[in-house]
Amino acid sequence: MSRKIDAIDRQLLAILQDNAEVPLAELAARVHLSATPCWRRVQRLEEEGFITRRVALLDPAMLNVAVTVFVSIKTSRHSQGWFEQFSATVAAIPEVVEFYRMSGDIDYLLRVVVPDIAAYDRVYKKLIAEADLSDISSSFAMELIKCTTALPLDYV
Amino acid sequence: MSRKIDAIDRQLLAILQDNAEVPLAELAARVHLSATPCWRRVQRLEEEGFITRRVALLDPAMLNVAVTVFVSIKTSRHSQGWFEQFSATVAAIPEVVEFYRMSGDIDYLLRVVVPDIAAYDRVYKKLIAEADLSDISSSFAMELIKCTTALPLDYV
DNA sequence: TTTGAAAAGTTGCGCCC
DNA sequence: GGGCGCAACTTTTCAAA
Repeated sequence: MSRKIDAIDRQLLAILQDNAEVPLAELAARVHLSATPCWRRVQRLEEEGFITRRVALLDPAMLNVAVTVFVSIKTSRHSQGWFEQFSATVAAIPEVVEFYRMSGDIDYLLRVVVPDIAAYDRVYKKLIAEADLSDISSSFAMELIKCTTALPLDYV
Repeated sequence: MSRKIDAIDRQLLAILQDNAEVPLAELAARVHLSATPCWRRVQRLEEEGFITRRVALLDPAMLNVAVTVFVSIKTSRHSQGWFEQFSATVAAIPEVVEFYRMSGDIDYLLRVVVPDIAAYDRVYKKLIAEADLSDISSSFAMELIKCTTALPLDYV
């Protein structure tokens, strides 16, 4: 199970999930520690799996993928083999950035990023070609109000 | 407008959005360049806004927020003032990690991360308290199949 | 055991070609 | 685009608490 984390660890996680570029010396100063103990805490947070990786975030508009579409899928197939095949092929599509198996009346929910409606239609056709889906419905996002990789730290 | 990017820039973006920790020397080797021109390209990709930031990604399970809920909201209020007030308060909730204004029959879509159903209910109550919403419906994710911060680079 | 200072080793950055 | 050197940073060691 998830080990006990104190207030300083939580501060370190908050800083690093906002900006992984802050130098160790500044990180240490911000949590009122000197370099060594601060470095060891960060090291431990990585070893224990709280920090999984450090990545560069890119600008969707600059990469020409400013349009996000949510795709709700219902299927009639529910075997394990079908699911594994379906998940693998859909997860391999680079435009699919999120992919969930859902409860309730829709079976799967995807978030897809594309440049425009025409490009979305090509992804859509790929989806219906890959697997026999009983129903698929697309909702377009008009405006991105918030999208963060920063998780809430209040529950740990 | 988005400037012209060549194959090497695309490779650099692909590597860095997967792992921002690769040292410059290795990065240069992977794209068959020496350190200096490689460093200049990365610098330029940052200046021009392709790379927006570098962050640490944390493990949702370790942070006790393994449950993700999609919240579909319909409202009867559509004035600019109401929207600004509503967006600001909802975006300020740390459990809300994504927040879109949608086309079609639902007005807003949120992705919320919480430890369990009880915690979700507290977020739900906060949402309905903040703003008069004509309809709100919650769908729980049973399984996360894919969730990546890596955007497709084929359209740039 | 945990801490901080300071040494040792990497890496990033800028000048030059 | 590449070579080299200085500066900055990370990581280890070590003595003290």
